[in-house]
Amino acid sequence: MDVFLKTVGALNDETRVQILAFIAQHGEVCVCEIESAFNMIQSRISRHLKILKDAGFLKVDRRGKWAYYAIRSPMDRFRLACLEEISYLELNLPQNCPACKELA
Amino acid sequence: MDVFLKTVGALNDETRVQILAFIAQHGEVCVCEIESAFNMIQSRISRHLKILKDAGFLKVDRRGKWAYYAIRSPMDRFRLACLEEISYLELNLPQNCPACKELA
DNA sequence: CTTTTATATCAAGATATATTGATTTAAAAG
DNA sequence: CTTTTAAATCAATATATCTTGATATAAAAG
Repeated sequence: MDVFLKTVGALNDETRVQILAFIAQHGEVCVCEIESAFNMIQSRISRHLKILKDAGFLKVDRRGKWAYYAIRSPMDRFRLACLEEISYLELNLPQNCPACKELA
Repeated sequence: MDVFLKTVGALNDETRVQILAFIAQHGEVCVCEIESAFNMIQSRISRHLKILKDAGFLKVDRRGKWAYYAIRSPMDRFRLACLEEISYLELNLPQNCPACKELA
């Protein structure tokens, strides 16, 4: 039950659903890219990424100063079904910031 | 997005997951059955049933004084996947109260 | 018509979660 | 070694959700 609640709880927030969709669309992204694309302060993004990671949706790879987040793989059936459902949502996702992308 | 958040939000509560599993197991049940099986006060059960119904998981059929809740059918792919995932959880569901069942 | 019963709704307090700004950590640059 | 930068964590406040007890509604029984 705890794992299930943590999984659905992670999806029960508009910002996190958008972040998840953004990462699913862009592949591996660093925290600063999400921060600038969503125009949200760093601690807020960081917290949401941690929740998504702890819920089994994301993996993180730290290289140098940067932390790169990506969709975790392999993923179980239920979480995949959640991601698929999110992919059907018509979200107005922000564009990835090219300047930041080059820096990374 | 709103519909998605309402759907996962409805699942983001241990009591509601248990009620949903209970109804999936027993078929059509009335509020008083859930109330006595879970030993929770009526307003609490009623509120959770409303949330599950509004999220598209349950339907209600009022006959006389009673309100009978059951899994909604047909159900879309994502909600079915959620119900399936819940069916895999090892929950200690309460037994249906036979006395109350006869009354109904 | 009045009382009882099943259910829904409301108001208040308790609990959980989200946001912000400040601080901490650790790697890279100067 | 000191400063800068990316990211994580913490503390305080704001917001949302849950629980309870009281009240409202509506059908059935007396």
